[in-house]
Amino acid sequence: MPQVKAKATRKTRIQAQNEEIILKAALEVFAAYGFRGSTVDQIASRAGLSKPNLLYYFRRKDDIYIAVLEHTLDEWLEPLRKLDPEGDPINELSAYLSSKVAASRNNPKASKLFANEILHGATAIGNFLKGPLKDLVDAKAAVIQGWIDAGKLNAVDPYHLIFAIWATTQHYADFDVQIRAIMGERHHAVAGAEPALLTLMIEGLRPRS
Amino acid sequence: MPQVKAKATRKTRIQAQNEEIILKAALEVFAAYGFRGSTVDQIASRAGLSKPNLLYYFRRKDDIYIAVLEHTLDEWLEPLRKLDPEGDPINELSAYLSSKVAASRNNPKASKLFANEILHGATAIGNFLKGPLKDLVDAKAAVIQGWIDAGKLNAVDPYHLIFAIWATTQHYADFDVQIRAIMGERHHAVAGAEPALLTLMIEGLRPRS
DNA sequence: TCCGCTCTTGACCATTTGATCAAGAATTAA
DNA sequence: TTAATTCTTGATCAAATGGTCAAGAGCGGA
Repeated sequence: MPQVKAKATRKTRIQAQNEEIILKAALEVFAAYGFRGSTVDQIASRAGLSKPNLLYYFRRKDDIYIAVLEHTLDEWLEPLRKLDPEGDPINELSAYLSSKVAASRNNPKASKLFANEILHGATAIGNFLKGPLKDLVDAKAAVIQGWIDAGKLNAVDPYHLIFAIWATTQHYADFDVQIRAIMGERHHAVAGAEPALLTLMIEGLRPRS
Repeated sequence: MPQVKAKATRKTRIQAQNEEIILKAALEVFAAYGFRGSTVDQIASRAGLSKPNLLYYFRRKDDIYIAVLEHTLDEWLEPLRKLDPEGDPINELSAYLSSKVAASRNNPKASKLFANEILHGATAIGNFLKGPLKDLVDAKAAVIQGWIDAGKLNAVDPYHLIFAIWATTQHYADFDVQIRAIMGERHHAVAGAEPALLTLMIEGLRPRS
C-alpha cells in the first residue's frame, strides 16, 4: 500500500467536480466496508459514474483510498491543535472532549474510515501517525504535563489521557451499531455522551465529600 | 451473513483437534484482516491444512467466521458478569476496568475481531448484541445506578460509563498500531494504561483540594 | 466553425477466490 | 483381516473484481 503523498496538477472544472463526487462516494463506501470490503464498482455506482470513468480520475483503487484519507486527515487533527496552553486546563480539555464528541456525531464516516485503517495495520497512514500525529501529540502532552506540574490537574499520564479522549469519543461513531443495540434507536446516545464523559473525566467516579 | 447459532454433533478425535487448529488460525487471520480481507487459503495455510480439507470441516467461509465468534463471545462477557452488587462500588469498577485492560493485553485478537465485526455492521452478531449483551448491560447499569442513588458514586450515566470503560480499554488492542506509533515500541503502553485510566476515571482531572 | 484536448464507456482480460468433486489414503470398529 | 467410515487433496469451476483499451462523444479556446 503506497503512502499518503502530496500531489498537485491543474484541474478542469469537470475534473474538480467529479473528483469531489468520487471522494464523497468513496468515503461512504470505504467507511462502511473497509478497503478490502469495498469494490470500485460500488464506489463508481454511488458516485453515478461508470467504472472505467472513475478509473480515469483515479487509476487504481489504492489511489482513491489514499485520496480519501488525505482529504480527511487534516481536519481530524484540528480539534487537538486548538488546545491552548494559555487557557484554563479544565476548560481547554472540556472543550477538546466536546469537539471530539461533535466530530463523532457530525462526521462518523471519517472516524470509521480511520478506525478501519488503523485496525488493519495503518499501512497507508503509517508515516502520518509517526510524523505529524506524533509530533502534535508530543507537543500537547507536554502542555498537559505542564498543567499537572503546576498543580492544576490531577496527575494522569497525558498520553493516556489523550488516548482516553480519543477512545471514548470515537467509540460513538465506530461502535454505533453496538450502542444502538443496547440503548435503542431513540435514545440519541451521542447527545447523552457529552455530559457523561465530561463528568466522568473531570470529576471522576469517587464522590467529592 | 447467517446469525450465530448453537450446533451440536458427535466429534471424532481428529475432528475436534482439527477444528481447534482451524479456529485458532481463523481468529488470527480474521482479527488481522477482517472478514472480507481474509481468504480461506490464508486460514488453511496457517492451520497447516489444504483448502479443500479445511472446507471439509467448515463448509463455508461464513461458517468459520461464525464459529470463531461463537468461540469468543462468552469469555468476552465474563468480566462484566463478575461486577458484584454487594461489593464496594469503587473497588468493583476498578476491578472491572483492570480486567478489561488485562483482556486487551492477553487477547488482543478477540478485541480486534469484535471491533471489525461491529465496525462493519455486526451482521453476524446482531442478535447477540440485542439479546445477551443488552440484557447483561441493562442489569449491570441498574446496579451502578443503585450505587449512584446511594451516594456512593458521582452521578454518571451508567451506560455511558460502561461504554467509556469498553472504549478506553479495547482501544489498546484495537488501535495498538497508532499507540505504538506515538509512544514508541519500548514504552509498554498497555502497562501504563491501567493506572492512568484508574486515576482518570476514579479521581477525575480536577484536583481534589 | 474548427481542432485539439478532455471525458466517457462497452467490451474485454487476468487474477483471485469461494466452493465442488471424485478418487484415493488413513482410521476405526467388527 | 476386512469393510465401512472418515479424512485428504489435486484438479477444476464459476463468479467477482481490479484494471485496460480503443473508439467515440463532448467541450473549450482560436
